[in-house]
Amino acid sequence: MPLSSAPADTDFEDTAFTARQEAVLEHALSLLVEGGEKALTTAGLARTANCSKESLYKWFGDRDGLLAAVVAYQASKVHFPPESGATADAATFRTHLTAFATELLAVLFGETSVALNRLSIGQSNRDDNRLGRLLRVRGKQMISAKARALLEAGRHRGYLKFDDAEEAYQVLYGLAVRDVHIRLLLGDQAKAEERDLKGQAATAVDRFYKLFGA
Amino acid sequence: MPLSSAPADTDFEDTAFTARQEAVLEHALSLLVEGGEKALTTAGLARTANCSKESLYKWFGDRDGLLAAVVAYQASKVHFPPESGATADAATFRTHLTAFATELLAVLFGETSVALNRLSIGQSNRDDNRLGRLLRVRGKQMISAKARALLEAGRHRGYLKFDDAEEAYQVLYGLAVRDVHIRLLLGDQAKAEERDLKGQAATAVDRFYKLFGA
DNA sequence: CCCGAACCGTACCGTACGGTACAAAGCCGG
DNA sequence: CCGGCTTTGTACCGTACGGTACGGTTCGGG
Repeated sequence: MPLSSAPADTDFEDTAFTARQEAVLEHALSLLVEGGEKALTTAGLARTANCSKESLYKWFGDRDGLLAAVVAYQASKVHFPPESGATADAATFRTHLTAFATELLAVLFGETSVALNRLSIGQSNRDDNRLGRLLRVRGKQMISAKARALLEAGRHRGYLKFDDAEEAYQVLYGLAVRDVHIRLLLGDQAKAEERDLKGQAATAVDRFYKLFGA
Repeated sequence: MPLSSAPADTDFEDTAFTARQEAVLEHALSLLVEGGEKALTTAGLARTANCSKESLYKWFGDRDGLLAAVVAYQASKVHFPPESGATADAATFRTHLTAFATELLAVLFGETSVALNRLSIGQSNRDDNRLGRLLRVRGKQMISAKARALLEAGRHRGYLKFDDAEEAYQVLYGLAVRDVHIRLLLGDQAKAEERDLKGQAATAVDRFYKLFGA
């Protein structure tokens, strides 16, 4: 029972859920994916997941807590594998960079990511705005840190040349994602070429090297 | 009375609003900007704009129609000035391109744009999803068309080199916007440098030329 | 076997909000 | 001045949903 042991409103920094709770959150996630925020009602979730509303409120406090828990739970599932031996030589480094970009796109364009981004954005003009922060901190910042490490390693080995790793990462992000993410969020369908994540990542890395290659 | 003359559900393709209606929509917009979708209630808008709910429903049909009208109205206000003499020589063309990028950022990062994007995204997992389409067609596609024209002109004069204008534009978009847009949508605050739109646009164009300059 | 904790299912409450109805008030052409 | 419109303000209705209460059931420990 994470909520009763912690001071309860600490943005789920530490949260670990029980198996039952995770199962429920998984149901919540699927409801979100196919119906958006409106489809995730406490009664509906209780029915879908075969649990009682009372349990929901006991576990997550209120509906906002539930939403935050869903985001936190999904975020906890995403962890890029540690890049090992990524800088062996120039070619494998570039391969790893491309793989990273591919996985970035795969995460961003995945339907659960899209659903959660929609959810968080929809809530992001409220007083406190936990969801947006959660998604930024547990999502984007993790990835960005990973990316910076990779890029810095590349620079250290002389494969890349840049001043600010964060800035370089942002450029890579922009080259890979372009406006596809926002278009997906707005309900557009990805064009055929845009579904070829590896291809998209490859050209992005291509252009990235033209800008920051040593 | 636009709605009674048209078949009513035609996505406001032609819509023109009366002065009174525009005033009301302006109020709706300000409510949206500061409070998000939840803050835009029919009763609230009626009170704020000193009009009756009955008028709202007469004009816009239902709440969804109102939302669509807000989006359509705001979109109708955005029109990039026609670029004239943009291709006089290489330097002025580049200046115009930078100006375009700057204005793109200004629009995208403006608080009303952010509010409307949030609104549309929040609604974008509904059956029909007018808002997302509206925003894409009346917003992004207009801009993209403008950009393609500009870029093609540049290529024609030999300042740029690329195969697909759309693709080139997307790269420019990515270089300029990066992940700032989505971060703003998630409630993040733009960093100091990111508020220097001209600077951001300039470096973006800089990099763009490294990729597509002749 | 028994006790208590957790949990399920359901029924219930309060309220906020979308949508409608209506009386009173302004506005305008004749 | 009058009759017909649009608009306003208010009052009202129905409902969906967040949140709570409670009896019944399962399950693990003593």
